[in-house]
Amino acid sequence: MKQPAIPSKRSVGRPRAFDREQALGIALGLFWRHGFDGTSIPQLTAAMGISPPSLYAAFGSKDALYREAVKLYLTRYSGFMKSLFDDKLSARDAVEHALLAAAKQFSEPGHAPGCMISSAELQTSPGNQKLADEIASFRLAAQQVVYTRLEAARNSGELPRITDTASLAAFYAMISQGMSVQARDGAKAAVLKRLVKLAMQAWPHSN
Amino acid sequence: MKQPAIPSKRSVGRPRAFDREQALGIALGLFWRHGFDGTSIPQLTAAMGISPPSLYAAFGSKDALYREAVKLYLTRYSGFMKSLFDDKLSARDAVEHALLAAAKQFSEPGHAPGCMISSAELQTSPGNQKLADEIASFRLAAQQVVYTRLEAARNSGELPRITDTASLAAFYAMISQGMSVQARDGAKAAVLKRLVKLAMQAWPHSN
DNA sequence: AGTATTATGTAGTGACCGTTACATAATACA
DNA sequence: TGTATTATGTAACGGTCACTACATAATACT
Repeated sequence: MKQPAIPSKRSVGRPRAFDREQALGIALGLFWRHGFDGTSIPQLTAAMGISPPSLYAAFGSKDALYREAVKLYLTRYSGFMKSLFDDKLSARDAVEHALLAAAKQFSEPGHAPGCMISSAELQTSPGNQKLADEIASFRLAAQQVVYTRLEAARNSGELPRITDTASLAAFYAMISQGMSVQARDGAKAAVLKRLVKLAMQAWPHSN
Repeated sequence: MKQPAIPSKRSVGRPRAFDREQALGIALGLFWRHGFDGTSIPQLTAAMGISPPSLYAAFGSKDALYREAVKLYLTRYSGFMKSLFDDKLSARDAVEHALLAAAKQFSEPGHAPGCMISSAELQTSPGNQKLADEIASFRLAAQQVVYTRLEAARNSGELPRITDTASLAAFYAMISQGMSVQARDGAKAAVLKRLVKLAMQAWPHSN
């Protein structure tokens, strides 16, 4: 039998025969591409190389596994937003860098195209409404990050006092969401970056 | 028993006891909100007030019903793009009017928020890949309509010769797709219209 | 060695899915 | 009135879903 690649903290009992983190990464890949409803337990167990009881022992339920996958997505793949927290950049550069990083990542090979959060649960069965609302709250949280940065820029005089920062934050959130659809439909990084350049023309003029 | 509201062309056999067009409208509403996978036959038959055999006799299969619903969506709800074919408008006004009309319609009460096509099949099970590709082709077709209008404007001198019309068309298609996500997350018409105003700042300068 | 604890493999569970068989009802036409 | 044709209602079909009961295997601790 295989040895556990990562020893569990709990030393009692038979050790897990697969790498939990790696299995979660596989689940992330499937959920990203096919969504919650579009990914079945047999698909997941086959891709992970484990049996259903092992999956349930490790993750609890399909819902819980999906939520963990989303969490992993946010830690692994939301780095394109990090420039928004960089105070050495102007607000404009921070937003532009974030969008350019998104353009690159949404079209990267090796994983599903687009943003997992932007594409998820836009249409869903009534039974998944709660999950859909949770995903929507992540989208709103990202928009809130932009808003906070813009509002700071407005208060520091970097943006005109009259700037409608809420609308501007919604605008750049919308750009990211739209880029995600374009990526899903095959747009490459170079194309997406041109879209970002166009979007930056909406930035308020200094005068 | 009820009389058929719309007499069928075929006069032979027992007449249909429900209004086929109305039932299709109900299916459209459900598919728009819940997507293909998220809408079940029992849901459909319950909302239509008919039994499964009646649905299958009238529409053939769930796939065929969905395709008919998409077709009905395009005839009923794609009117927001009609200004793109209006030669009395400048290209810029045509695009702006189309986006403002989209802003209004995506947030209209009485149906699901957003654009049915932009939200559909972004993540889907492997078995629905063909359907997902068909929906994607509708998105690309809409973008092509914008491109054609922009290219005509470039040839007529309304847009600078050096204008990257392909990127500009992708940009405004992306705006519509992003607005659809914003609408799904609760953005009202007034908010979406402000996003359109910002998006129009990407329009090429005359000089 | 014996016990407690946790994971695995086999083989299923009940529920729901899309779809249909079958008998019957309602119409047009001869 | 009889026949052909199409729709309806009842009741299911096989398949897949998320999930699990159960026996067994592998570890730590005493």
